[in-house]
Amino acid sequence: MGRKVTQREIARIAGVSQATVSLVLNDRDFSNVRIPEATRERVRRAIEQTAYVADPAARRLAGLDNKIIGVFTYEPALSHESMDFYGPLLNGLEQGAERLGCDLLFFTSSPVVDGKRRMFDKRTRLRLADGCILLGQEMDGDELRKLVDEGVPFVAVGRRDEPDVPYVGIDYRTLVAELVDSVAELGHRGAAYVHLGRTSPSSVDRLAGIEQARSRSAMPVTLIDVSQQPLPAVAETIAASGLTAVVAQDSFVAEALAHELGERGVSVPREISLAVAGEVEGHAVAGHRLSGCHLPRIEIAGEALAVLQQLIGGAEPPSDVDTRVLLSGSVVPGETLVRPEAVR
Amino acid sequence: MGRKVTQREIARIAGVSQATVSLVLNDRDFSNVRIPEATRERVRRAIEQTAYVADPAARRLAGLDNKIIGVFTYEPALSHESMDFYGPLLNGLEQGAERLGCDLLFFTSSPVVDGKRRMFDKRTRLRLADGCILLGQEMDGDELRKLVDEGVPFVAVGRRDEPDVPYVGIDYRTLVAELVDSVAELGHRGAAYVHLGRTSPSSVDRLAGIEQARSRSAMPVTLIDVSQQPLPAVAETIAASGLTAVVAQDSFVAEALAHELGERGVSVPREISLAVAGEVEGHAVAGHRLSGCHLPRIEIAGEALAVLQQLIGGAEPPSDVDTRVLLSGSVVPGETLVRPEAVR
DNA sequence: CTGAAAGCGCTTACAG
DNA sequence: CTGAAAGCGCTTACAG
Repeated sequence: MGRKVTQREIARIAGVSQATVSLVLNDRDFSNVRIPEATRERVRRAIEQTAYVADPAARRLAGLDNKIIGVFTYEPALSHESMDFYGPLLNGLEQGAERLGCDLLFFTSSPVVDGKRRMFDKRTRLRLADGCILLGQEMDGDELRKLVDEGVPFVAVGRRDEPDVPYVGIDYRTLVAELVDSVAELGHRGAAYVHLGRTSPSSVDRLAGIEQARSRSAMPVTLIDVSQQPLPAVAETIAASGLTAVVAQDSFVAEALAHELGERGVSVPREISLAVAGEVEGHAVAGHRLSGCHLPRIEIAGEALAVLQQLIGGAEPPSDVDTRVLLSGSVVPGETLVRPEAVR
Repeated sequence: MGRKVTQREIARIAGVSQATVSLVLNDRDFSNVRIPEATRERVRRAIEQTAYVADPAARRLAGLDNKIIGVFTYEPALSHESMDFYGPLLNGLEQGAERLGCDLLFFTSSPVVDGKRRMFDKRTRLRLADGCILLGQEMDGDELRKLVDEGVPFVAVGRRDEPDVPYVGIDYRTLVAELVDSVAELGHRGAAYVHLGRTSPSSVDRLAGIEQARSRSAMPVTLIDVSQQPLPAVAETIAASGLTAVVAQDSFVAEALAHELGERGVSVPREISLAVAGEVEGHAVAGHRLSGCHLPRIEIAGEALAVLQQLIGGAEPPSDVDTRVLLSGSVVPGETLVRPEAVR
C-alpha cells in the first residue's frame, strides 16, 4: 500500500530540502541557483525508487500549467450518431494532444438540456484545464463572450462572428463558390441551393459563396430555405422547375432530398445533378458517391490545438491574424454531379 | 476582464469570513455549526453576483473529490479504426458520466509506444481524477498490480486474472458455449475454432466456452491458432478438411478467412457456415450479415462507471462480488450460419 | 549552492 | 453562531 509519496518524502530520502526536490524536478536554473549534479542525481534516484509523481492539483494551484486541454461539446460527442461530424475532429484532437503531451478533459458533466449543453451550469471544472476547445454545430454567443471576458484561453472550431473569439474553421465562402463554379462549367443553366437558413456562421458563409459565384457567372441560383417549407414541397418545386442541378447544404439534406425526388420519379444524377456544400465522405445516394466537398477536419482540430497552445503560452496577446484562421476545403468530384448533356 | 474570483472576495462582499463562504458553498452542517439562513442568503447572492466557481485544483488539494473520471486506453481511442471496438464503450462512458455529473479525463498524453500506451510514463495526471476506467484489448499486468498497490480506485473493462483487480466484462465462456451449441444443433458434424492464441483473458474464456460445449455435445471442434500459422494456410486446411462450420474469434478474422476461402472457391455460407465468437454488428461477408454475438458494450461502460463510483465513495472495501462482474452477451442469428443440409 | 518561508484557494477541526 | 488557523503538495522569490 505505498500511499501517496510527496516531495517531502523524497527530500528526506535524498537528504535535501523539499524545495530542492522541486527545483530538480522542474529543471529550474535561476541565475542564483545552481544545484550540483551529484545532488540532482541523488534526488533523481529517490524519485525513481519511490515512483513519485507530482500531484497535479498542487502544481496547478501553485500556478503552473497542467497540460490539460478541456473539450466542450454542445452535443453528446461520443454517440454513434454524432460520429459523422465529431469523429474526425476528436481523432485530430487525440493525435494533437498526444503530440503536445496533453490530456483531454471532456466536460461531459454539463447536462444536455434541449439537445444542447450549457457551459456555465454551476461548478465548471473549466479552471482545471490550461485552456479549452469548443466544438459544436451551434454555440451560444453569450457564453463565448463570457469566456472572452473571463480571460479563459479557448479556441472555437468553426468561424464565429463574436469579437475577440479565436477560431479555426473552414473557408466555406471560397469552397462553395468553387463548387458552384464547377456546376456552371459543366453546362448547367441554373441551379437551386437548398439550405437550412442562416442559423450559423458556416451557413452564412456558404450563402456568401453562392452569392460570389453568382456574381461572376451567368448561371442563376435559386435559394430554397428548407426551414421555411417542408422537404416534400421543396422536392415538388424542384421537380417541376426543370432545373438540372441542385446544391444541398449538407449530405443529410442531399440524401433526404434525393429520396423525395426519387419518389416523384426524378432520378439523381440522370435527371438532376446533386452536389453538397459540405463533407461527402461516406455518403451516397442510390449507390452513387455524392459529389461535394472534403473538409480537413482532422487538420482543423490540430490547428485549433496549435492556436490554443499559442494563447496559453503567449505572454502578449497574439494578433488577430494568428488566432482566427480559415482552412481550405476541396471539391471532390463524386458521381452525382454530371453534365446536363449526358441526359437529354 | 473579471479575473479569478475567490472565496476571499465573496467573503468581503458578504461581510463574513472566508471559512463561512466555504461552509455555505458545501452545505456543511456540523453538529456545532449552524449558519442562519440570512447569512447563507447573503453569501449566495454574492456568489451569484460574481459568477464565482470554486477552483477545482484547490478543492482537490484540500481532499475533496472532483467528479472527474480518468479514462486510460492502451491504444488511440478516437481514431477511425478503433471506433469498432471503442465506440460503444466511449458512448456508454459519456452517457454514464453525464448521468453521474462527472467529467471524463482522457490520458492522451501518455505516448503510444509499440502501439501501446504506458501508464506510468513520467508525470501521470492520474491523481487529478477521482478514479479511473481502463480500456484496452491488452493491458499490462504489472501496471494493474501497481495501481492496486497504490490504492488508486479503478475498474478495468474486460475480465482480468490479476488478484484484486476490479473489472466489468463479458461472460465469454457461457456465450461461446451457447454459440457452439447452436452450431451443433443445426446438424454440423464438426467445426473448427479459428483463434488468435491465448493472449488475453477473453481469449482464454472463449476457449473455455469451446471446451464446455465440446464436453456436452457430440460435435468435435478442432482448434486452429492463427498466431501459429498464416491465414492462407489455415484456409487451405479448412477447405481440404471437409468441415461444414467454422467459428472465428472475432469479425475481422472471420472476414479475412471468408476472403481466403472465397479465393479457393469455397463460399460462405453455401459450403461452410461461419459464426463469430464476438461482436458482429456492422460486419458482413459478401453481403451476408455475420452470425455470431452481440456484446452489450454500452452497458458494460455504464456498469464499470457504477462499480468505480462504489469504489470511490465506499469507505469499507466492497466485496469481490460487487467489484468483479460479468455481463451476458447474446447470440445473434445472422446469415452465415446455416444447416449443412441446405448444401448437400 | 541550499534552506526556510510565503502563497496558490480551498476544507475542516478548533476556539471563541 | 462565526472567525482564526492549520494543512493539502507544490513553486518560487528571498535569505543565508
